[in-house]
Amino acid sequence: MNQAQAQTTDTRTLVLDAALTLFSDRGYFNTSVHDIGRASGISIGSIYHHFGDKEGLARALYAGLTSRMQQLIGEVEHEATGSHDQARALVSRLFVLTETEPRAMAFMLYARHREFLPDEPPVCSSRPFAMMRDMVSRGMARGEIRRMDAMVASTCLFGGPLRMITARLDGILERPLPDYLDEVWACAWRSVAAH
Amino acid sequence: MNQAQAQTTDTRTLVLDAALTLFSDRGYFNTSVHDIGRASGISIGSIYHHFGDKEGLARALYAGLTSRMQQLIGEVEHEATGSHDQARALVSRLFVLTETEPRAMAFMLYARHREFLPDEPPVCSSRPFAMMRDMVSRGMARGEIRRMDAMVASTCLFGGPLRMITARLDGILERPLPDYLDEVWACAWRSVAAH
DNA sequence: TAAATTAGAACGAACGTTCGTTCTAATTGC
DNA sequence: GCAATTAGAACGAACGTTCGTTCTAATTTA
Repeated sequence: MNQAQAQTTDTRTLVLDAALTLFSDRGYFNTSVHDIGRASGISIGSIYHHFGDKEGLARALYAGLTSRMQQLIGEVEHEATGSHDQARALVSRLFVLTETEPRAMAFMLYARHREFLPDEPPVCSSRPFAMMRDMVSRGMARGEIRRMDAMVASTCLFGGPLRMITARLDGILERPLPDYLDEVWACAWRSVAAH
Repeated sequence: MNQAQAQTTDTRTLVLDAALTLFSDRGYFNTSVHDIGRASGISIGSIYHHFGDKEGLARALYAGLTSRMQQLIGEVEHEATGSHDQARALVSRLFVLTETEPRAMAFMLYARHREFLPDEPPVCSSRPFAMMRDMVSRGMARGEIRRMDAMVASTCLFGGPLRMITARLDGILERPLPDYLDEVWACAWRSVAAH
């Protein structure tokens, strides 16, 4: 990578970082492009050069985070075998991620993308969520998970954990999420386990 | 109620209805006060006379819906006895309400209030959610629900059903929610039931 | 190697538009 | 006739975006 490319990467990263912080702190509509410029130390012109428009910036952020999430699920699927272990590992990783990168998690799970990215499908339709549903379907085929509507099963299995995450992001949970993992997972698995 | 008061009520209702529709369709920030005036047939001046400012309008909407929700939970608590029956009745009512008044439900559960009502606590801290947690705590004291962190228990019990509601609002569920009630409730209760 | 040329990244003042809000006049109900 | 309500034109601040320019590094030419 030559110096120009490195600089481009730096600039984009600086802008995306600032945007993530501001978007998840105050929301997309309470953040102006000027705010992002100020916070990142990058000029307005440069931001528009790299991202086209404000929506393009949000799109880039969303795409980056979605692909990271996809990767995380992929890793979990390879590290563990069996739906129980895979799903538990996934919840564990998500809990840790919420503590280490709350802003990323907030933007992924919590932001109302439809309001500022009209062309994106809802988060629940995105690749990562589809992968979670597949994980559950395989568990059902294998007899680990009770036979039922696949959508219902994955909603019940991950619904509790995901709400714990949003509760934590809302600041109404005192202790870090991993402290609750065992208790939450026991409930979640019990709700769909075959035996 | 004299005619003036009746007219005031009408005006407020017209405005609140239009605001609810627009807010839940496009979001608070994609809706201008002029849009609300046009949609309701009420003038800008009148809207500002009744609600003070745009935020006051959102606050009135939020307060009205919160109190309706509170009332609904209160009714359920009186109609049924035992945490199991109460919680199941509540989920059932919420599923029906989502079908009959999706916009109200979307505004309550789905909107990011913090972004436009900076002084309101997060939804999860609101009265209705506190009542749901109390319902679970009583069930635990009574031995119906497994002993565990109260927050975890209520999140696990209602997490699945609430996510089903948001899935339905996102349009990724084909059939009406009540069709899924038995299956969803079985999972939810299993996750926290004592025996 | 030194100078000339090119590519594109960065800059920020300026623009047009939109939005929330205010203001004054008109209307209504008692 | 008086207070409350409605009306909608007008206002000003803030926003997303554009554009002419400068700067910097890479490439070509001699």
